[in-house]
Amino acid sequence: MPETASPLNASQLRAACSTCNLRELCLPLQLSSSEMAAVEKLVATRRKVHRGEALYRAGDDFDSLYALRLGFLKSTVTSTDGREQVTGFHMTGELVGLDGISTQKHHCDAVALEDTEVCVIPYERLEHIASEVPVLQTHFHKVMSREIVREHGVMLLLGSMHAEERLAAFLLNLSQRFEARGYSRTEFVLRMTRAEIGSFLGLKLETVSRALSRFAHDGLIEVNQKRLRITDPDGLRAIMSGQAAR
Amino acid sequence: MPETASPLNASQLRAACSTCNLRELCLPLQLSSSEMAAVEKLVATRRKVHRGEALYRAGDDFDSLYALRLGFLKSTVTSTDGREQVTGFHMTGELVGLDGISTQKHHCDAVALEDTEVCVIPYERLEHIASEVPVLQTHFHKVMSREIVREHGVMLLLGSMHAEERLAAFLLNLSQRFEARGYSRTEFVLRMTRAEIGSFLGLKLETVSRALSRFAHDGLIEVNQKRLRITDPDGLRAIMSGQAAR
DNA sequence: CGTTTCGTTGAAGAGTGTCAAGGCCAGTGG
DNA sequence: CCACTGGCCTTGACACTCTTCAACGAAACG
Repeated sequence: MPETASPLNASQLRAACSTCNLRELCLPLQLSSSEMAAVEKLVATRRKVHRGEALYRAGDDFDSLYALRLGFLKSTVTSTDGREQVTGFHMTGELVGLDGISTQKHHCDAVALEDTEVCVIPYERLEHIASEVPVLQTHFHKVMSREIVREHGVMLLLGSMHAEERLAAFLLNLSQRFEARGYSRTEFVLRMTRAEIGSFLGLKLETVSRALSRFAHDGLIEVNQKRLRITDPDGLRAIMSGQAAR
Repeated sequence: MPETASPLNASQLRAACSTCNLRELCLPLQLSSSEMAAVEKLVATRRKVHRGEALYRAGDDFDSLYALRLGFLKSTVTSTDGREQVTGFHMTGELVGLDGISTQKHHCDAVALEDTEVCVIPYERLEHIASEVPVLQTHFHKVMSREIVREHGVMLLLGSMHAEERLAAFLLNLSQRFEARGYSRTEFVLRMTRAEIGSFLGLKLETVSRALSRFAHDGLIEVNQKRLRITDPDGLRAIMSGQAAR
């Protein structure tokens, strides 16, 4: 079992938000230089998390949020009787750890699916600075709200869509997020296993595998292990909307 | 189709948080009198929503949050192809509308399941006062985070539990929330239809009905239409955890 | 009191899960 | 460099849960 990465890491650096090319994703777009100076005080350090290690685990004390600089994470919750559910996959520029604010303890695990680097944002400092920089406060609230909206979408998916519809929606969502980060929207590498996709989508890994095979057979995608290419996005969209010829 | 309740309502009153007996649920517990005075400025008015009417609908402009004073609401999201999913049921003391912050538009419908009264909290005012009253800001962030955690729980339920496990978890959750509000934890009225329960749990109404009948047959509950009594909460807990004798 | 909405139950069928076997691939150690 | 290993993925056959369709009964509403 991978352990939580050590909190004191040789690779801790002073961060520099003003020069970070992710700030459009992770921070307000328009900041005056004095506001930016305040925001720079936010990020204490960076931290590296190796593939398979946890950024934090359920039950850990919460004291920081993390802005994903590089890499790929999954979040999982585990029920008292041991069921595990992937609640999300996180890409560059996204903020993780929001679940910890409510009780000062993390409620889920965040595990790196590839070597990952995050900016550590001490939460008390964020609250303090947010109360002085309104645009930051507003942005932070929007980030939390967006997470709530995202989860509504997942509930819709889990509650009312069939296996192939879920998978199509998932692939299109990944595609769109890769595109927003400047990568190809048609060709990318799945960082997660079939089992992890299945857990996220409320399906078994065999069902995921079969659905991928069927999409490939129908000419919607090409898939080779983790390598994926979307050849017919409109076809996927049709499937997602339940308009599929079956 | 029920329409959005008119924004200008005869029953709008000046609110008074300091004397509201819900403030332990909806607002920070410990406020100095000057802080309380600031918070009182938060709530502009109250608003009544009749059974079947909407407090807001997806696409409506967002400008306020709502603290539920009295009544019962459901939130629903609808996909582009018309699928509807209940994302939550809201009881007295809970805050709704958080989904609207992200884009200044509501992303879901909030519909009253019984005659309901809410305190209207203009969001700009909340942001302003929160930046001056740290305990309020902290509390607000916790409320949003708690919503995220709650949704993780729903994802776990939808993604990895069977029909009867879902329903048992749902009944126990309701029970606990009624108890927290001073009502009986063993006997209560379901404000929603079987179809709405089913939508929330990712099941068809017939499945909900059958599961309820089976629980009743097995002596876990007594059920008469919307009236429900939990006679064996431990039995329900066992079912929820998948330890059910089948 | 009629009409409509809501709830219950049965039978049949579809969609996923379960179980099992085998293939592919990357990493490891001889 | 190659064989070995273990993790990951694919595919088939079968079982089972849940949905679908349908009919009926009960409660709520005007």
